[in-house]
Amino acid sequence: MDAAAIKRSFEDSGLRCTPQRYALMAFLMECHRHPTAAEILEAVNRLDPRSSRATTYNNLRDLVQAGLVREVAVEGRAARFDAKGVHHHHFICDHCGNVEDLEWYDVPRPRSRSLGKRVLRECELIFRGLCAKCAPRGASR
Amino acid sequence: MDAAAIKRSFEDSGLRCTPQRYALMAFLMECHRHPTAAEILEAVNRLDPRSSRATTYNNLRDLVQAGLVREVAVEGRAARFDAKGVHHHHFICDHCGNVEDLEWYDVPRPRSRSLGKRVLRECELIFRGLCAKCAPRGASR
DNA sequence: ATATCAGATTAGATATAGTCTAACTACTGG
DNA sequence: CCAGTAGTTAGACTATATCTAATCTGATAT
Repeated sequence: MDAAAIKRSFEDSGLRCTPQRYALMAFLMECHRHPTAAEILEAVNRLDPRSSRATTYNNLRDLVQAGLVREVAVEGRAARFDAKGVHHHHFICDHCGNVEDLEWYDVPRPRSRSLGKRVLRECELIFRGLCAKCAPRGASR
Repeated sequence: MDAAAIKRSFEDSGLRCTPQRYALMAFLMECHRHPTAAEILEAVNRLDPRSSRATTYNNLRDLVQAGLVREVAVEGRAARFDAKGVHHHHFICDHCGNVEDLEWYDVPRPRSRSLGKRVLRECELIFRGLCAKCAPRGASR
């Protein structure tokens, strides 16, 4: 489908379009969960050619730096990744740690006075609670 | 100062006020940075009595569960902690990973339709960019 | 087409962050 | 004073991520 788009976005960032990197990006774009690095590695390795752990982490780092992928740190768990396609907020489940997308809406920025000399790059909203799967069970707590 | 307040808040949560736990909380309350677990351990161990790594992590976990301390996960770095005093947002520096407080203001909640069956507990805003110390250097990038 | 070489990949070693275990200690209520 | 519960501890262990050094690849110029 948009293989060409992926290739172009790599080149725009000065990154070669290697099979491993392409497979990683294609997986992230079609994947509607927010996989961990380990899950990404496993998924890519079901295809051909395979990729190593180091390469997966290298590529994730490069793609995050290029602004093509977003990394979401989760307390006490492995980081999650997603392709920065449509703008969205994140919901993190207290119980299972899963990260889910929530419809985007604009967020008011802080007053520039309170920012001081800081340089603001982005601004994200994180919701916490119980996901649809964990809510019934967790209700007892 | 508010030693009694700390003691009371522990008891309200069903936690004993032990010297190690008290020292941890007192340090977090007077500390205006957002220290990592390792920094907290080191600070507490400059006093008497000392605390161990396991105890520090145990106490941090208990205090987070009790809602007295907040944990902030940072991509690729150790988690940061702060005493949940005044409500505030967080600014995370892309370059040095430091977490800083930003004046609190209300954030619009998502429409309940998009939440579905999820149970919302809290909602925090995370700003990213370069802190005042890193901004000048990072400006070149 | 082919040579070139910066950029990419790899396995495995290493580092870092956090958790677990099992023995021990210290409060608390009776 | 005793029993029971909660807390502490050192050190082993696990999980996550990074580094190293050797090797390979693919875009570019020839």
